[in-house]
Amino acid sequence: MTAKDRRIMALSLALAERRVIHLKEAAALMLVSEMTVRRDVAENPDLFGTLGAHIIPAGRPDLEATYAIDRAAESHSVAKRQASIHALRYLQPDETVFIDCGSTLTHLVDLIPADTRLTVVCYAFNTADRLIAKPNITLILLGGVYHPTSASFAGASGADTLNALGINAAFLSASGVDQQRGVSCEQFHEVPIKRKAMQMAQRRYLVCDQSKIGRVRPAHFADIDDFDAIITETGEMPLNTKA
Amino acid sequence: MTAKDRRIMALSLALAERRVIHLKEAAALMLVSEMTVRRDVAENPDLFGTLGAHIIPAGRPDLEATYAIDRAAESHSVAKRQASIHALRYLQPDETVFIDCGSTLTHLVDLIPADTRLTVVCYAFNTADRLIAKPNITLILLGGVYHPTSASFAGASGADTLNALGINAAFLSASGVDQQRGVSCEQFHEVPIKRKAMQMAQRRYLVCDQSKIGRVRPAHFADIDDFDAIITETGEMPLNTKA
DNA sequence: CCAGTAATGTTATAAAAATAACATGGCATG
DNA sequence: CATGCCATGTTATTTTTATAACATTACTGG
Repeated sequence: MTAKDRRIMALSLALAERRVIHLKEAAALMLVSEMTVRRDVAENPDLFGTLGAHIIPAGRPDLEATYAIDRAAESHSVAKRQASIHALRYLQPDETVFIDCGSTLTHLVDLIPADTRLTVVCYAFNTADRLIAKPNITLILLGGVYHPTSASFAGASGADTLNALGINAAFLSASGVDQQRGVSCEQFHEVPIKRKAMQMAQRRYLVCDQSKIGRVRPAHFADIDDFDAIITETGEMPLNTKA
Repeated sequence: MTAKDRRIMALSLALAERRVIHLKEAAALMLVSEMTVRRDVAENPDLFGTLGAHIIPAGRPDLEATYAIDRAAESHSVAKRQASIHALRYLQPDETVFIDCGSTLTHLVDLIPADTRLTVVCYAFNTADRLIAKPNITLILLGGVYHPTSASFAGASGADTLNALGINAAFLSASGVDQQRGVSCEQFHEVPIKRKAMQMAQRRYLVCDQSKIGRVRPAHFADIDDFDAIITETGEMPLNTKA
């Protein structure tokens, strides 16, 4: 193994520990010039990326890929966040809540204040990721096979786990909400979990932006009046005509 | 809401979509000067962090906290990685493997080539995190309650899920390996999963650095000769005297 | 052991980013 | 409707970072 290989090795090792390392620091650490580290990094784009003079591990598409800048507008993210702000009112401290997958509810998670104590049940990776960062949250993740399309896990054991939980409120997402044809999403594997979560919860809230209203998507999972309220960017519409 | 609040909002929103945004880009996006964005960011350290001129979301301690630089040495990470390099030989493409929690095996995951097709069963968050980034991996995560100390999930359903899986090889970690007193770890909640995984697997490998040899930790989960091999930084020692 | 090449370092220069100081302009309040 | 503060912008200056060109050293194969 050449000195260079050893260096590359050491750098990716250091990067596995910390997640960023400054060029200057790396150079000092390896006892070589900054220029050498620059070259090492440039020669191994599959291993390293940079953000200015900071070296980061590669394979973090999130930190590299330059998304179209107005994807935000297309994806209604302002509406989604606004809806989540309204939904936040229904999130009581010290309760146990279910949070569905989907980008709308990641906003809700972001909005949970750092000092709120809560037990959260979820089955989406990105949701879990954000919750782990919050110190006062007890997290229960429903496992299973990972589905990249919705960044969520699905499997029989998920619904089983739900059976053993007492859930105060369930926050559901949907990509289609139609008066006649009910509430639907894209992925069939989400359906059993959504259903079970709704069944177990004392209160059920549907959180989505208005663009979903009137749409019908392939996987039906509930009727409109199964929910206590539908929460969108314009506020909440109480329902629960059944109960 | 003042214009400033709206800006802060928009920025954190943009940051929720992408995970980095360049100062200059942010300024252009909000139609204000770079200086204003700088000030916005500086005034909200709970919301934003920076890496050079790149704005990143706060609450990513990994990207901010400056660890003691030689924690790497203390934690034997060179030895761990070396052990993982040896362990990699036992990882056959297209198999289903179980990967235990712990920092040793995160190295193993990092070392899996991008083109290797594999089904991986795990129950640690950091392991799952790395696996999700790899396109050719089918990931099965065992869910349950999250335990921050080991970044892993534990619960009855985890062991249940394992029952339904055919596992070719199990890669286990340990923090204590003693000839008489067997193999042990720190956390009791890991024990049922480790045991079940070993039981289900065709082949069992213990991967750890030599500093663990001779140590005994609180939670016993196996005997030495339950393993087909113990793999450390110096290579593998075949065992399986039982079978 | 020598040529030739790869690896590394050095320096110079250009570009980008960070900081500080000051200027402007709005807008809330008495 | 003036006063003063807050938010923002502008400019100048320093520091960092990036790039390129060239110098040196180390290593390899004959």
